Amino acid sequence: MSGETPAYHHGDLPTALRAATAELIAERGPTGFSLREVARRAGVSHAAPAHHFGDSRGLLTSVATEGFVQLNIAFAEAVEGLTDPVERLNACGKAYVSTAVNYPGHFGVMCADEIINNDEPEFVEASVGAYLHLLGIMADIRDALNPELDIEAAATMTWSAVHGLATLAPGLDSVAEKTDTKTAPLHDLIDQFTGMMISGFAAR
Amino acid sequence: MSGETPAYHHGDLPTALRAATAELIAERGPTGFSLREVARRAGVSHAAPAHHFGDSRGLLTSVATEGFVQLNIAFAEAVEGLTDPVERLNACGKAYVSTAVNYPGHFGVMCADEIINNDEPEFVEASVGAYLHLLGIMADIRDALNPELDIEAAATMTWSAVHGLATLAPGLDSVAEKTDTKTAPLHDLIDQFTGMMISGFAAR
DNA sequence: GAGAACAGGTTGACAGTGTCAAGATGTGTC
DNA sequence: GACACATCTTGACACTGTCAACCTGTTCTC
Repeated sequence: MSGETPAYHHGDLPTALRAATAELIAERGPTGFSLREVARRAGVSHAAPAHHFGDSRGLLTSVATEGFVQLNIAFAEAVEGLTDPVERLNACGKAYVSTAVNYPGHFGVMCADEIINNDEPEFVEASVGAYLHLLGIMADIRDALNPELDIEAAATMTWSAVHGLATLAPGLDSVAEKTDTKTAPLHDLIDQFTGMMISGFAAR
Repeated sequence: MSGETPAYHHGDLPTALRAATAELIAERGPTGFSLREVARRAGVSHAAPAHHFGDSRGLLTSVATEGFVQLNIAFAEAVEGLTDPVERLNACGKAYVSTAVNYPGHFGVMCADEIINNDEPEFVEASVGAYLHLLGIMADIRDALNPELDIEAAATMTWSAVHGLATLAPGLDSVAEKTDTKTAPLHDLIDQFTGMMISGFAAR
């Protein structure tokens, strides 16, 4: 009555399972994921998840999709009110890394093609949507700064840069400790990063 | 007599196990790794690996270490005969991505902190060595182009950029297909990438 | 050279895992 | 009230990592 879903025995088991999965992966990484442990944390039997997601790949795919949906929301919020494409690119770069850091469990499976069904329609829609958002910004940058810009190459490089940063971010402090060096704040790195990318895209 | 190792029952089981592990991870990703499957491929019983590596983390750590050793070799070969630090950075960027693409099994565990013992001395030596190599090039770039360059931030960004590219490289074609776009050759992307980074590092 | 010490590898057991089939229980419909 | 169905449980199976015990060949010592 109150919600959209009929609220059967559990209430909203799919959501609870996704949350437990993200929590578990955030703790132990994708290899530490266990379907039975997730079921345990959600308070149901070990075979319950299968009725909603088929197998473990289905559940992980659902979590990855949720992550991309969240990324799209973060992108939309980040560019709100910004008209300058350069500012929008910078804002999206920060939104990407922020999402990765704030949702480590989701981020851990979003680009893990070996363990998810990356041809599932909902996943394709969400992930392609995020890429197209970036591509759109690149097109605006091309129109504003450099008509000869290869926007697809530029988008790939930008995605790689922020993705690499988001991936290595958790281990940066550890490296700094071992090499007796220091790490710049993540926020500053992204500013420098996007600044350099923009200069590179503009000057051609 | 002939080799360094005495060549017991198997010959050189540790090497065979590392090779089988890299092969398996290249096929199925880190989550598809199985100690028993590795033992099977090496033609030994399921408990044999434990005598050389303790547990599965030990074996994976050994593979990751081997990957960083290989990366250091690739770095050394890449910069051979090059005096210009800018050329050396470009060469190392290509060497990094080439190593990742040519040794996907190793690359899959090199930065997977959750499944390896990243404080094991041999691993630390090999991984820190690679980072210090990059840091050394950055110091040369600073001396040659821009005395105010923050070489640690620059090294972190460069590593992130090529790491992101290496990570996403296998999936780029898939994305291009879904979005009906095209992908530039990996080699060209690295050239553009390092070119932009250098411009950014120099102009400040 | 005989026997001890030991590295290298096997076998068997245990708890934990993913998945499947079957059954139980609640929910809605006619 | 009876049927259909979605939701979840129970039990089973083969597989996994790890541990202890055992076997076998090599090397060292006296």
